[in-house]
Amino acid sequence: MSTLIFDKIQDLSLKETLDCGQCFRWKEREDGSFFGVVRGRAAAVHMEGDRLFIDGAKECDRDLWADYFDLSLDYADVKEQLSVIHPEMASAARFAPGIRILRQEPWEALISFIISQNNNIKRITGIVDRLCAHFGDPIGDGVFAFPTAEQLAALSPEDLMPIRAGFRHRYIIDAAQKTADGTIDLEQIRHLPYDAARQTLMQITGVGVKVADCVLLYGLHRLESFPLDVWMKRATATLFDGMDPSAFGAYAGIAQQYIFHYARSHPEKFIN
DNA sequence: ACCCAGGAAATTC
DNA sequence: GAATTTCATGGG
Repeated sequence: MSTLIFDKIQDLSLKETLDCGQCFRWKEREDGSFFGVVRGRAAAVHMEGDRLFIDGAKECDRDLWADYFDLSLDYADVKEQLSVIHPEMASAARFAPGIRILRQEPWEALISFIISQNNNIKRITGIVDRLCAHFGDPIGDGVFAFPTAEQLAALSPEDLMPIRAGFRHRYIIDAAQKTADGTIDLEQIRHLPYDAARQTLMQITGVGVKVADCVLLYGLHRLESFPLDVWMKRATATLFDGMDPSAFGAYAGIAQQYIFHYARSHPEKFIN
């Protein structure tokens, strides 16, 4: 297996991007690299200066990895645009300037954020790990792909007991069945107007406004999405009192990720 | 023992 | 219809 290299990479920190609560399948290793699985392909990633290394990836997947890390978007420009909107937004971006919004697989984002509800990131990661290990295809060296909708649709909520996701088991199975039988077509949702896309996702039991917004942002790269979880509600109340989230415009989702990570990293600022 | 976690469904008022 | 309660699980 070979190593893919991308040169002249700006505005990317792997730690900030892979450990800021937008994805749940990357593990930091002793040497500072990250190991993960994307679209059934395992790889270890690290940076040396402005060069990004994807170890274990094939040359034919170069576009796939460039797409995953959203390398075609100029984040310096995005940060400039967002920072003039509000000074606290500028501070949040300076705190973690290497955050990017990954282009995750929509189906994986859907299940991951169904699991995320009323949960914490550490436990979400554990549940996703067990979901893959129990029901995903083995892809070598004890590593597993994310299970497909068809694979999960064949199961019942009781079959998910080993992943210990509690009341979310039936939500996962409902999402799998509706995706597998075509009731929900994530690639079709990608092209719908925002509110229609959100309403369509909310046909799944266990998908409300916030989970739908996360699927749209992290799985379908709708950068105008602005998921409001408990942290973002605290942060917007404290930092942007009375401000309409839509003021962040077309890149509101990127603003949201800077602010979310900033708030979670400074909890003392947001506890009343 | 209690409270909370990247919420949403079910129930009650 | 709007406000409240319940839903599993694990860590602080």
